[in-house]
Amino acid sequence: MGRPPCCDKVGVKKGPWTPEEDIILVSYIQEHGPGNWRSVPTHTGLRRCSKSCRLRWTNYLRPGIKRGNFTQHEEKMILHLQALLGNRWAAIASYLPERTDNDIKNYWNTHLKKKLKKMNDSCDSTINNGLDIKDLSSSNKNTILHPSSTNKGQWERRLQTDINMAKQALCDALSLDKPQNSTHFSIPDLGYGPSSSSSSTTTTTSNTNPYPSGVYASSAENIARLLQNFMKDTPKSSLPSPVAATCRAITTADSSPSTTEGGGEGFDQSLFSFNSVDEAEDKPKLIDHDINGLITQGSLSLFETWLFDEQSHDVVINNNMPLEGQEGLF
DNA sequence: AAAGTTCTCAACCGCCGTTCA
DNA sequence: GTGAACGGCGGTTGAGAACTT
Repeated sequence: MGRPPCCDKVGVKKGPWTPEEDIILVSYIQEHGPGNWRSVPTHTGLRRCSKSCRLRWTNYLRPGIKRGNFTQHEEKMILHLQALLGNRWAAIASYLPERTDNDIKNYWNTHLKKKLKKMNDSCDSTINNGLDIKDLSSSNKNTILHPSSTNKGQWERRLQTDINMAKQALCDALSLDKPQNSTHFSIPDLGYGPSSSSSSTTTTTSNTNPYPSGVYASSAENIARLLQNFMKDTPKSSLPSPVAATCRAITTADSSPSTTEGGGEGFDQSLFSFNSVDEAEDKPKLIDHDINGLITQGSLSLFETWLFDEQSHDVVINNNMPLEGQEGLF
């Protein structure tokens, strides 16, 4: 026999999440950590399926998510990674840990696709930054997924060429941004928080939290704002005690003046800090965890090493860089 | 100002590989 | 070993916002 169903399909609520539901979910995850999604609806009383809870958390409530406009650097990263990896949004998102795969996918579909089309229309076979993204993307798919369509030698040579081109293009994209200090991710002014306009960079290296503090706070502030609105209309006595406690803690912390860059240092980060085990569990793959770690340490070093140093590929591949099927080609 | 059109993005759907009873 | 549920992913949808006429 299989396992019991995670949730009853009958009576499962659909559609947009309410602030109340968000609070319940956040407070549950604060207490238990992300993961074990099948138990979330039963333990919280949320009439949502586990999948919906996980999605809401990973795409919206999770700390460290950056919302708002994509920077030029991010755009370039997406363009080049899409050319390199295809529509593997989760893999692409692992290089942009502050963005969700859904966000990247949406941005691609609504902005970048059009941009590319425009570019291709205006200049049919133009090379962009030394890389014809459209051709590369399709040729990558064809060559990787359908090697039998051509003889092995040709396929390998073409794949090698494609990979080299993609690496070069990605290398160019990253190096173009070097003067802007590409190793730090910027936070756009989303209008949140008292000093949102000054929270443009994060420089945490000593913070044990895997997310840069500014970004982290930015997300937490969103939740706090949501909580404040919720608390105005909801009698505290009607809330389950852990939820009420969370609301009190968050709203209190949020109302305190921010004293440092990032606008979030006044916030009690422990409210959303989970132990490393939980965090690792929340990361679907080892690569996500590793890249997060690398990037939030203030460096893309391993990734860049891979780009700049041909000899290092073995190390990177052994660290699960998402380049399945390309091992041994360098 | 109103109607029509386009854009955005949160959420859903269905598929697939993995896990578990 | 088997089969059903889980977790994760990419594609798609649709409601609301923004823009244009």
